[in-house]
Parts: sequence; structure tokens; C-alpha cells
Amino acid sequence: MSDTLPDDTATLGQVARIAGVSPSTVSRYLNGSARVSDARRQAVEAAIAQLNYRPNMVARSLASGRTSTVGVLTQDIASPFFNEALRGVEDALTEARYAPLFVSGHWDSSEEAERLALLSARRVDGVVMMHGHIRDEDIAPVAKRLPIVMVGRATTTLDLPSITIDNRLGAYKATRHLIELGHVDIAFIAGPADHHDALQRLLGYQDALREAGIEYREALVARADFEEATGMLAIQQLIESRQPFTAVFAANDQSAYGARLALYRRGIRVPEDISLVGFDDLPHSSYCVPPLTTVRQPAYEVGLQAGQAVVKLIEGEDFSLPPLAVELVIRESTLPRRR
Amino acid sequence: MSDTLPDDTATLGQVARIAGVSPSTVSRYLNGSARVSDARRQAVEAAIAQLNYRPNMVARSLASGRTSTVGVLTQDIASPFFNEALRGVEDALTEARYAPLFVSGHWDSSEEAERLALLSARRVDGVVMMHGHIRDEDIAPVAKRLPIVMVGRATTTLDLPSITIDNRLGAYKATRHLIELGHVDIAFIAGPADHHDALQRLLGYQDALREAGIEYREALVARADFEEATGMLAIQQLIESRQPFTAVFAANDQSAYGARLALYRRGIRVPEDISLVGFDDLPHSSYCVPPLTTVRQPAYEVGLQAGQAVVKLIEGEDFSLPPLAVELVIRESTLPRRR
DNA sequence: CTGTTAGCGCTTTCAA
DNA sequence: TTGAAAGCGCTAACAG
Repeated sequence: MSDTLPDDTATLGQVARIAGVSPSTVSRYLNGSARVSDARRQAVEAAIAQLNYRPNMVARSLASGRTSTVGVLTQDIASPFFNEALRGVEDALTEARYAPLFVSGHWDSSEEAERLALLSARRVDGVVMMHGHIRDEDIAPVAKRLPIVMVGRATTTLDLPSITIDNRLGAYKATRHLIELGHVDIAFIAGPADHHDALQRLLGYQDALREAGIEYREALVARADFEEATGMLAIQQLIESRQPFTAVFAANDQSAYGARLALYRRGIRVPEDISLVGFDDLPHSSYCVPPLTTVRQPAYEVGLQAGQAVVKLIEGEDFSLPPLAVELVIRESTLPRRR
Repeated sequence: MSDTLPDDTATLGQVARIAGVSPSTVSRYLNGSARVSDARRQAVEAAIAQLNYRPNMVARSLASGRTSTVGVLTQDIASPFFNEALRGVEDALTEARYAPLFVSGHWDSSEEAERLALLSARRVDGVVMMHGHIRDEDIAPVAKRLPIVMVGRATTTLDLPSITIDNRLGAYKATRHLIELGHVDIAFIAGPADHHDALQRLLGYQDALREAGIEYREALVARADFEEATGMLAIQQLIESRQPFTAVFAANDQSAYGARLALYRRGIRVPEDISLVGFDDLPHSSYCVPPLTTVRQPAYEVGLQAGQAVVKLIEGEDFSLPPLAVELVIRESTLPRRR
């Protein structure tokens, strides 16, 4: 027992030799791809234990043509929004014994295309695209070779499976909530003009106004880009427009945070003076001051579904899912309009 | 020109044949591992373009023994704290043409060990361990085979390179700031007892008190676990202890957020009634209400350095780095003590 | 500078 | 059930 600890660098061939069987048998035992007699199975198990053997995934991939790896193309690996979703993807993949290869496109469509090519060169078995800007033409060649699941965006020319939530309905619910509280002059902090979700949320806002017979006014809409800084700017712009308003619906939580701060700086109280609603229900939103009323989108669930979807597709099963439900979470940033 | 678009599934051998050269020449051209004559280079380039060829990374890895992949073992891929750091790691690796393989250990040392084994089986060229709990014995066999860089924790028995920040000094600065504002009864919301950084921060807090001749009192220390919920609980506990205090230093920003909300709920104003300081300077901290005074730790930089470090180690270079500097960021959650 | 020759460690027919 | 043999697509000596 004086030998050194065996590092896990043994090969399948060595296991076979020690077990006195052929490499194929070891392989079959490992993959369960065929029955192995009890006697040999035990011999193989013993040899594996003795050598502390772990299969080399690279070799396995080359031989089998499968890497058990899924590429996950995201906009920004560090955004609070993508986080929850990524966690869902990771859980789904780990569960199915796949490993996620995360890469970020940094909101740039050509960088995204390049990253996708990289994933393809690494021979991932499938791809999850989170909120991509990449053009359909750049996806097409890859989509021919492997399953791609889109999240938060549908392709127009390609017809790839996608996981979506009902953004429009969510925005409708948020606006509706404000209207029910008696608010009429409801400002909207919009998201990026070219962002699918952002557009849907604007439509939902308009739906609710229309339904309530409230006129839609451009002057009450300010554009932000889903981040805090521009949320602050949006408030400034809204105030400068001199259109009075008693409530603000921000197209995502991050811009709501920015709005909240801008209001605070001007000594405008939330919710006493202005009611504020966000969208996403980021983990932080329950800990804001005051805790933010917002539309909960099941980010983790979205990721989980996406992960499970690619796996299904990779393994030849079929898959489809209706848009995931969203839900209004009423916390402390909204109050009835004061008369 | 009526042929179908070639999908990128061509092999190096095909390129060689079309270019009329040997596979080795193509390989050499691709890797720049030796000079190739102009004539052949052009032929190869033409063939590559024609076939839309991209090297198969899996085959390359098997043949070369290198995967150009670095494993990144983190506690929680979805924590706002790790995010910035992960972004740094990603940037460093991408720059050096490596790809990160992120896996999370979920704060569980045996799960971490398993994940590390998985990375090893996937033959990553190196590993970055972010704030791991994994035991030295579980790291050892892997550390023998490949470079491992530790972040936010040093190994005792293994002597692996690590990237650290001066937590103790940071905590000292934070506490010192409060003392300079005239505060004497300064509560501390500590982090997990077994967390290296948390301990250092407690020490820094004590350093500053001692230096100012202020007695350290257990009753002013409440334990949290670096998350909002327990930060709230900590405030409750502090208040119930009936020890008056006029300032709170929380061992990280997330627990400070929780503290802030707990104070708000009790109608205690920040900073007028109680001054609050955090630690980390998460991206959100500049958008809190009020914006949080905190100790900035260069999370992105930490990640970047860690990424660059593994790459250096992988490529045989040496590496070492002193603890990264931390800096007090004074915002609006602190005020002089009222008399 | 270039081609030939062996593999890298595993999977997968094909026969037995 | 099992083994032999032939690769997966690329790199890396070794000659020339």
C-alpha cells in the first residue's frame, strides 16, 4: 500500500486489461449500451475502483459525436435578470447530465453570431439562445445541424421552438392595477425600441388604458433601456414634460429602481405621492424601500423549461409549450390615488 | 452556384485534399505552428473558404491533450456578487481564446467535489475556484494534474495561487468612517461564521474599535449569512437586545439591504436616525434609497485577474499578485451622529 | 518547408 | 454476451 494515490488519468484500455476483458465490454458497462455478465461486470467495477478511473469525455465525444454539452448564449452573464434564468438552465441540464457552456453576446448581433459559431465548433449538442439579437441568417446554418431553443424571442423565418412569457398580459395587469387604484395619469417608462419584450409591454399598457377609456399620451411615455441609469433619466424627462402624473409603470424592475431613486432625489415620496410598478420581480424587488409592486415573471422556470426543451430535442423527442403565466405581485410601492 | 450552402461540417482532411496539400500543412497553417509557403497558404485559405471549414475542437482536444477550456467553480451562478467576478473571468478567458465552463457548487462541499471531478473528466486545462468550501483533500488529486487558482480563499495544506482582497482593511475603513462621524455605538451584522471573508471583516471592525478605544460588545454583533433575509433578522435581533446604537456596519451589501428594509419597517430613518454601511459595492448599491455607503471591492477585477492567472499558469508562466485594494465609497446612507 | 506515420481514448459495427 | 477491428478528426514527431 505504499504506492502513490492513483490520479484519475487511467484509460479505458487499462481498466480492460486489469479486469481481463475487452475494451468494448468496459465501454458497454459504462454506457449501459448492452448487457454485461455478472462476472465481468464485477471485474470491471473492481478495476475501475482500483484505478480510480473516470472516462475521458473528450475521447468519448470524438468517438460518439456527442459532447453532452449545451451552449447557452446570453446577452450579459452578469445581469440580475438573466441570472435566475441561467440557474434554471443549469439545473435542467445538470439533471439530464449535460453541462452548459455559457457565452455572452454583449448585446451585439455580430458578436453573438461569432459566439454561436464558437459553440458550433466546440460541437455542443444543442443551444439555448436567451433574448438574442442575432439575425436569422446567422442562426440558420447552425440550426440545420443542431437543436436551438429560443428564449424571449421568436424567430420569424426559422420557426425554432421558443419559451416565452405573456409580456403583454403582464403589462396589462400592472397598468390595470394602477387604474383600479384610481390613477389616470399613468406614465410609462418603456424599454429599448427594438426589444421584443419591451414592445409587448408597451402594448399591454396601451390595452389597459384603452379598456378604461383613458387616452394614450406620448408625453407620458419615456424611453429607457432596461437599466437603472436610464430609468432615472426617464423620470427627469417625464417631469420636464410638465404633464402631471400620479403613477409610473416601468417596463422592468431595473428601470423602476432608477425611477425610484430619481423620485427620492426630488423629494417625491413613493407610494404616497407617486405609485410605482415594475416588471420582472427580480430577487431584489422584495427588498427595495419600499418593496416594489411588480409583475412576476418566472425567470427560473423559463430557464428550466428551456433547458429541458433542448435536452428533449437533442434526444429526439418533441417539444412545445404555451407562454408561461405572469402574475402581479402587489407590495408596497402602490397606493390609491389621493383626491 | 445552385448547390446548397455548405454547413460547417467539413473536415481538415477534405480541406487538405481540395487544397492539394497534406493534412499536416493545413494543421500547421491553422495553428501557426510552423511556416507555410505562400502558395500553399493561399490554396489552404481558398479551400477553407470554399468549404466554410471550422476545425473540430473536440478532435483537436483529443489529439493535443488541451481543450482550451477552463472550469469555473462558483457557489451560486445567480448571486449578484459572483456576477461581476464571473464577467471578469469570462473576459479574461475569451481574450486568451479559452472558454469558461461554469458550474455551481451550491454551497455544498461534497457537491463541489463532484463538480470538480466533472470538470476534470471534461479535461479542462485549468480551474478557477470562487470562494469554495471544498476540502483540500478533494482538490489535491486535481491540483496535481492542472493549475487551480483560488479566489477569496487560500488553501492551507496545498499552497495554490489565490486572488484575494484586503477584507480586513476594508472593514476597518468602513468602521473608521463611522467613528469619524462621531458614532460610538456601532452595530455589526456579521457574515457566516465559517466564511473566510466574513471573519476578516469582523476583525477589521474590531481593529477600528480598538484603535478608537471603543469597547467591543458582543451584544452589538448579530450574525447573518450574507443575504437580505437574514440581514433583516439581524436588525430585529439587535433591537431586541436593547443595546442602543446609532450606526450599523453590515458585512456585505446584501445584508445591508435587508437591514435597510427592516429599519424602514420600524420607521427608523437612514441616515437621519441610523447610519448604514455595507461591503462589496454591488452594482445595485448606487441605486438604493438612499444610495449605500459601502466598501468597494473590485469584483470584476478579481475575476479578470483570476482568469489571467489560470491562463498564465496553463501556459507555463509564473504568477503572483498581492491582495487587491479596496476602497470606501461614501454615498448617502451615513451622516454624523446627532447629539 | 512538407509529407508520412502514428496515435489521442473511446465507441461501434461486425462476427463469433 | 463478447472481442476484434476500424475509425472519430486532428496533432505531432520524424524524415526528408
